Amino acid sequence: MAGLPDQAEVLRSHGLRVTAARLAVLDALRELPPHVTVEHVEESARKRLGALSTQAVYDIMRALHEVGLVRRIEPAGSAALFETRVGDNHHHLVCRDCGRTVDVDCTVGEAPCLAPDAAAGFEVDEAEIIFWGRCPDCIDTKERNG
Amino acid sequence: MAGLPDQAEVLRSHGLRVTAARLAVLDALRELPPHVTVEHVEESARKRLGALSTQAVYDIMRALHEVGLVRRIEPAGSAALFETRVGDNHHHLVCRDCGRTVDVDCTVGEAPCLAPDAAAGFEVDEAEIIFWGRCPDCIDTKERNG
DNA sequence: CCCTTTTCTTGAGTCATTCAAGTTTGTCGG
DNA sequence: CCGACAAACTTGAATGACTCAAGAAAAGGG
Repeated sequence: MAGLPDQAEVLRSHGLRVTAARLAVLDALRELPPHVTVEHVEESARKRLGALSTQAVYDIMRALHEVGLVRRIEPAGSAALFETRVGDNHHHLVCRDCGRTVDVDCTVGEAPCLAPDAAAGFEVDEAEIIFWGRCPDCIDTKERNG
Repeated sequence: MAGLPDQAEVLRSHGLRVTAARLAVLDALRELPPHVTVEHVEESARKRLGALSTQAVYDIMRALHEVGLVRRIEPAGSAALFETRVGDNHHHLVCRDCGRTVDVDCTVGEAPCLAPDAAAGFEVDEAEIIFWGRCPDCIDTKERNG
């Protein structure tokens, strides 16, 4: 556990109460892959805790999202995904076949991503970019099986 | 009706059978705003036809999408939206408050949109960009009511 | 240590969408 | 023009992700 930030302090410093459920969720997020569904988090956190309701996980993920501790993406056709990499404007690459999701750094720097030419009077605060395609594994599989 | 393409021919040329339901949906899409839900389409097409099942609309929208006659987007937290503007790589600007959706042309030309630097071996075929923010109306409302 | 507020549990409810079975309707070959 | 066959439509049930609501438990300031 050395070198890792104190999870309780992380919660407190973001104005959140420290609860067993939240600590378990933070632990889960630290060990799970970078993009996880509520279901993944629930399963992992429940193991640590013994018992934990689905609703609590939804509440916790929302709380963490509201204070900026997690980012939420919702690729078409799948459940919401959460990730702990926040604060940069990285984007995502999603496999159409298996749903595998990987991070990609912003291709074109920062400014263009947040500044559509004609913003129609909108105040833009985020540019969400999802690259759709096929992952190496699914390309292979398709080539072999037709 | 002069000057408009023959909808039956549009269907045929895309390998789709010509049915009353499909013609009604195409008519609806021609008159409705540029971004519509299944529900919008259903309501409008049913008026033209007298009766039409929800399921049929889902089937038709899928068929139109598969042959490239409509594009489908799915902004986080809302039902799928369909639009008839296809074939260019334009993007979208969505209001966080009211959901209002407008088209934006690709900011950075074509290439960067489809070419993330590190594609991790993926074959990318689409870059989906959603700009999130607040529309002018919602900004006004907020300023007035706090 | 008590009180207030927040958080968690349980269970029901919603919404968009899909699945499945059976009927109707296009389309094409004769 | 007619029938066969496939595709499309209707109806109704099912699913999955998520939210709502009411009450019980627990956090943390006073």
